[in-house]
Amino acid sequence: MSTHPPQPRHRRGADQPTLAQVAEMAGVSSITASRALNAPERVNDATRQRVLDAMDRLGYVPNLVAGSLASSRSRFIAVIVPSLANTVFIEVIKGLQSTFEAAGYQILLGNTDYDIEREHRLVRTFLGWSCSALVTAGLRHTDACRKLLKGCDRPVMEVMELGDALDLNVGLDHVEAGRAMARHLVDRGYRRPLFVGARLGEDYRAQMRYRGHAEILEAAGMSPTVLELDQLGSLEAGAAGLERARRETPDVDAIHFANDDLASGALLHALRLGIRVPDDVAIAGFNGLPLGQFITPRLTTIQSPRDTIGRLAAQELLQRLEGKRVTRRQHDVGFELLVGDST
Amino acid sequence: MSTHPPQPRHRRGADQPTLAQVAEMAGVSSITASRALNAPERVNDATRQRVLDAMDRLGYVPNLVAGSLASSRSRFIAVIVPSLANTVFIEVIKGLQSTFEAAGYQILLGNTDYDIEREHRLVRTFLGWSCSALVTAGLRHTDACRKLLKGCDRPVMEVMELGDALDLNVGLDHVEAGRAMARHLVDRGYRRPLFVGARLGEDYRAQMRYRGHAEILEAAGMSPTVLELDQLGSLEAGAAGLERARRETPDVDAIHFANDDLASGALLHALRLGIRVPDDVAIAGFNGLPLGQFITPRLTTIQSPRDTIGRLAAQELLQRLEGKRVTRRQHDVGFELLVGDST
DNA sequence: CGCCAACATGTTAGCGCTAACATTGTTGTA
DNA sequence: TACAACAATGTTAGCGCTAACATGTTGGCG
Repeated sequence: MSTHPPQPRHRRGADQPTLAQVAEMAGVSSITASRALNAPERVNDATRQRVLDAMDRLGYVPNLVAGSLASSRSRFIAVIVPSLANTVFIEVIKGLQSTFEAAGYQILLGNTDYDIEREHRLVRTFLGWSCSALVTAGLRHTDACRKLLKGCDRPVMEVMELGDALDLNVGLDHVEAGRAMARHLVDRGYRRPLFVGARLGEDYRAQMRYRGHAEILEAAGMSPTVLELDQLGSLEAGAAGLERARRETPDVDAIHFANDDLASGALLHALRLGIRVPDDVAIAGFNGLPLGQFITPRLTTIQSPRDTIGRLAAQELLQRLEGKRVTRRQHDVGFELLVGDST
Repeated sequence: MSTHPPQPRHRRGADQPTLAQVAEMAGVSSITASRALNAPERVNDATRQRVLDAMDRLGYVPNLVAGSLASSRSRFIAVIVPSLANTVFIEVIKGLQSTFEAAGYQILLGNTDYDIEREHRLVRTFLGWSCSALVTAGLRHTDACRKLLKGCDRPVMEVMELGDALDLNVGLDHVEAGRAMARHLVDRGYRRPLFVGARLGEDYRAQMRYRGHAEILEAAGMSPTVLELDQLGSLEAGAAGLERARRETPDVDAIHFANDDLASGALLHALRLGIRVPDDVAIAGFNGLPLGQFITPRLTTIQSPRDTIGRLAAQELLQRLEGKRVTRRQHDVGFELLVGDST
């Protein structure tokens, strides 16, 4: 434990120019150079111009990591989704991204692959980057993750479905959406509707829609039935679902698919096989994707305002980040029943 | 300029526990605690366990910003794409994301909206975050951006098309893809093919395909024609394109669409109108999206290996990041002509 | 039994920036 | 004229971590 020789040990590898170098060139202190970028109104115009010129001449690129450490603010928004294969999440990301980028925030993207343990790990990592806020798809988390999110002292936004949220919540009521479509089918006079989903274990929001569907059928004195496909949602899976449904329950008169991918696949497949829609069998979906609205007969479905979810979530978060007190923690973006020609 | 009173000014707001606190609780120095996480093999098992326990007890979340500043390494990968509305880029991102996340890197996502000035700004920002590597779609950049990327001393990967790249390059030859499809059409005996694109000004890769298309037609003694739609690529735009093409050039016998969205829209629209495909008019696309392969008649198109681009790009970058010398800077992932029933 | 390698741990300084406070000069106003 | 209020800039310290080097401790071997 003797004293160490005080030979200075430098680490810089003559890398990028630093603020200090810029400041020196401009003949000011580094805090003034810093302010020229981050609080221009606090610096005299002429001085600021000198600093900016020096930055230009040196090819200065601000080290945001250092700035972030010093200020413990990062302008990162963590966005965690269960899948990138699903258009729905992509459109939410798009909405978030466009709003946040315009406000000078960066998106940190995480993909859980429908695994809430993975979500927990991503949350830890993103908190470690001192992100300004977190957006995550869904209300289901591990207990540890929930604790982390609750204690992290940053705005947390849960999107897609509505419910008992940790902090902020933007989404729609999937049970009600299921009810709405089931009501439509019952009203149209279908008596043996079938709900067809893909991987309902993973897609619990589809399960919620089924719950709404079942509720309405029971209230109307019918017995709800569900057919679960083990493939991922796709056009092929929808086609296969149509065939299985008609084979296993030949008297089915309407199929309520868990989403538009399945429903569109079934619809196109029906056309191909000469099955008349809706006369032989009615077909309904969920999401309101472009394909379903383009096909003839037009698909009856429910429009989920995905872009709106992203934009609204971003706006609410920005309000929060700018220090404004938010009164409403929860926003129901609603949905719209698009009655097409397939029912 | 008198000397300042040396009253210490603290800034910490009793926030998160720090490594130092963990270390104290475990009875070690903070560097040992650091090593317990980042270089476990350099710490005695029992000690490491004590440190991990302490972390657990305190709910420690590593401050990655601080770590990154100290080590000037960040485990960020910047990914810059021109649009999130286009499936093609999404699938490339998916490929990148899955590979990088498995290796412990985070994706920083940027969207240029087809604006290379915006790309430049994003590059600056991401460099400021000392990202470990950059991936950008395409070879077109502003001069300043090119300079920045060349001088940043980090692996830079340009994906999608092949050409004179800055550093690493994974993609396919779009001119050759255009040629391949044009050759197919000529071979099939079509004599008045038309190329139809949407916003070719933005989508310069589609322009490259047209260049290949035109080349083959000229070589076969035909005069290439192009029809540009001013809408974005979509099913509707494809349908409109089909109608305009037949109105403006009634003798057209084949339409080479710039992508599958347009081609699928045209194909579905033709079915609806009773236009026989390929007898009345042949339809071809580019990308090999699921919809085109699902429709009857199956769309003739070119399969672009988008997921492969993402994965391969990520693998090559990881090699580089692990210090391995890369011999091949350029990888042609190729493409496959999918001959369907629409030609 | 001394020497050296291999291991385990510690000390110090610094990554590049900004918060907090300090200092100066300038202006408006009682 | 004095003094507050403000505008412009500077000084100091520290954000939380890790690189670089230093030190102590084993154990194997000639």
